[in-house]
Amino acid sequence: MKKSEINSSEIARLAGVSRSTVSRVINNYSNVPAETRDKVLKVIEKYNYFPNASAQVLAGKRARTIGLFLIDQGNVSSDILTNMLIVSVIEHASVLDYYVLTHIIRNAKDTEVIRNVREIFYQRRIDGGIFIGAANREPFIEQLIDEGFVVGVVDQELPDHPEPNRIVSNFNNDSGMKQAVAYLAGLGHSRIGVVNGDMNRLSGQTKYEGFKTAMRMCGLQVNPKWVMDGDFHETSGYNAIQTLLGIESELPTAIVAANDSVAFGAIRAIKEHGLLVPDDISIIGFDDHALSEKHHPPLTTIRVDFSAMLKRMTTYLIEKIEQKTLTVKEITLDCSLVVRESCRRI
Amino acid sequence: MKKSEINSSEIARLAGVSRSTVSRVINNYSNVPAETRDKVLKVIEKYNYFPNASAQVLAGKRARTIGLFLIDQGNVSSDILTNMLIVSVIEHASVLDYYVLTHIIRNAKDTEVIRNVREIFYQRRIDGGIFIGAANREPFIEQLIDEGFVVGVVDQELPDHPEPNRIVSNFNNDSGMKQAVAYLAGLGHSRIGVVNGDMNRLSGQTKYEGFKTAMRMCGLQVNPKWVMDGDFHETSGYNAIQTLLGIESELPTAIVAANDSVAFGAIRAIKEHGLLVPDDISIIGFDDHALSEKHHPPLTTIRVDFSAMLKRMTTYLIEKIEQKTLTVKEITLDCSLVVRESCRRI
DNA sequence: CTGAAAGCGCTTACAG
DNA sequence: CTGAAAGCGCTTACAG
Repeated sequence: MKKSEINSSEIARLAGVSRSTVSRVINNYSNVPAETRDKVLKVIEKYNYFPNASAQVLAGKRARTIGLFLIDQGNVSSDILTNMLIVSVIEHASVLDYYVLTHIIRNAKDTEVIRNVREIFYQRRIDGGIFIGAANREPFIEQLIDEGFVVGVVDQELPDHPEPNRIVSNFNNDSGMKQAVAYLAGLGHSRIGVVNGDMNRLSGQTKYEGFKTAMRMCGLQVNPKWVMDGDFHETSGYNAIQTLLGIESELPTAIVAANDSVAFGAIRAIKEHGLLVPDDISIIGFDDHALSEKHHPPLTTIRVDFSAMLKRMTTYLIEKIEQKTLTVKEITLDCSLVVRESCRRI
Repeated sequence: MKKSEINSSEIARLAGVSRSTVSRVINNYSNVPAETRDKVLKVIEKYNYFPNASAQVLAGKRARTIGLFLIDQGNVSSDILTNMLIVSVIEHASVLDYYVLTHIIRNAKDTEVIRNVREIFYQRRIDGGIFIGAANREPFIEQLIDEGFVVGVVDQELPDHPEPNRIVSNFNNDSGMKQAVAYLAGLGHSRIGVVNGDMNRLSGQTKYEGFKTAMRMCGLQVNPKWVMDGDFHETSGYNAIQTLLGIESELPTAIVAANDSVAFGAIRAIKEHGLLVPDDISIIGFDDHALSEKHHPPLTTIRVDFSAMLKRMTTYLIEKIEQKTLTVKEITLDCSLVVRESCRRI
């Protein structure tokens, strides 16, 4: 019933050695004879002793904890992707014997919120942190990096002279967009629109840039009326298409969505207008969201492996914390077209 | 570029007071004159000082961190419900200024895994923990409670003489099952089957018990051939119905599924056999999963508010940690029928 | 190979 | 109202 209050002195006493030796055993020092070692381990085992983490950290060891910061004003909780991200980080950190402290940032512009995030680093609760969903070059993250904390940022630009404590990871959005446009062009589309993502995010920018480049390379014109704003959320796709269908008489035959959520929203709006996908308008997404395959119609999209990305990010971040891989600065993962049923030949 | 290394001595020196006073200011002691307080706060603010968390904990303060333990052998990552649970806990802990250390337990029977979980408590990384997905009376959790740690367990029986450091939360599964059966009976069904959940879990047991009681109260017979095993996962629903449709010539007109995932699997199997829901067989689920509304057909189910449950669990757990609500032992939430299109009148 | 001792950065009785 | 000092439970040079 009583909480264990045994400490290293007690273990030392019971094993007939000094606390120094107990510590050496726990930390696997090589200069402890097997016999002493076994004797101590036996006592540790018997009394269910685990060293107090705070004392260890205070004495100079790492917290063996990383922070996972999810920036999303919306409904993080209902997004199946978010879940995969969280679980990927936790599981891969766990393999390296690290813990994950997850924090949700609803408003990255609120100074009180920023203060809380900074506090977690300054309090030394974590050895480093991963940020997901941040604006490109988000100032408070730049500051943390500047202050020397080990930080990994997903979907972020690498500066010209990157600090050794910064890691950045991205998908090859340019390639993805080129594949999307090439596929549509191959199906005979030339009237292609786009619903953009959040342009404060690097991926929002690179996807749109990729789209424009791809259109040019396919010899196609970008019609400004078919370039629509969005923010990576379902609703923005819905709203964009609502507006388009409400105003424009000239419609595109295909639309590239900044991600699958946006594509879902777009399709919903199209259906509400009594039109069909892909019969009236073809839609291609980006991400290959867990629901895309089961969507009606099954969504043609650009597949991206978030789980692999977060695994690598987590691994490299921890290696950086432990001063191993000093050279890794950037992680880039490819993406590839998955053909389903939301685009048709015309 | 350099990591902040300022500490309370430094702040004390800069403010012209002692470390004791700095500590008193930080901890909001009442016996510090406003003037001194302001002077110290100014320096703290200026130098961006945050007390080292490990030192605070070692000196006797709480870690202000709770553990969230998710037990799931399967694909935690693809379950949208899990995400909501994690986010609910994190956000409500955050309101109370607590952090959440999330841990995934793939195999609650593996001694090494159990050791890791126990370690987190013994290391004093957390002040308490919440377990989700555990078997009823899972021994290692019982042990932690026995050892005096503050623990909340979702979907768990309350023992006869509950310890003050235990909280348990459940949905009123009995009521839910009665509503489900009553609804089906009202639609004219008398041939009602059930796909059970994991019978090691309390909810697996209570749902089945509720089902049997409800059938009796409606004057209906439980046909043992229509009582199928499951484990709360989609696949088990699929397998159960595959077997049923493969073997039995006499079929039920309606099936109650232990949860919505099981219902999805059941419907998938029914469709594969060329039958229709609800035309050939009616299906009712349990949970009101985020996808149930969008399912084809939209799933009739028993709605349950996981987010509210986890919010209350988190709040009470932290209050227990802080020795406030000493009386709360059990949280029970009601559930209610949501009629959609997966059940028909016969 | 091993112990005594200093030190990590706090908090909190204690004394004044 | 405030400071000096002890103590939290570890780790790690240092000396032997």
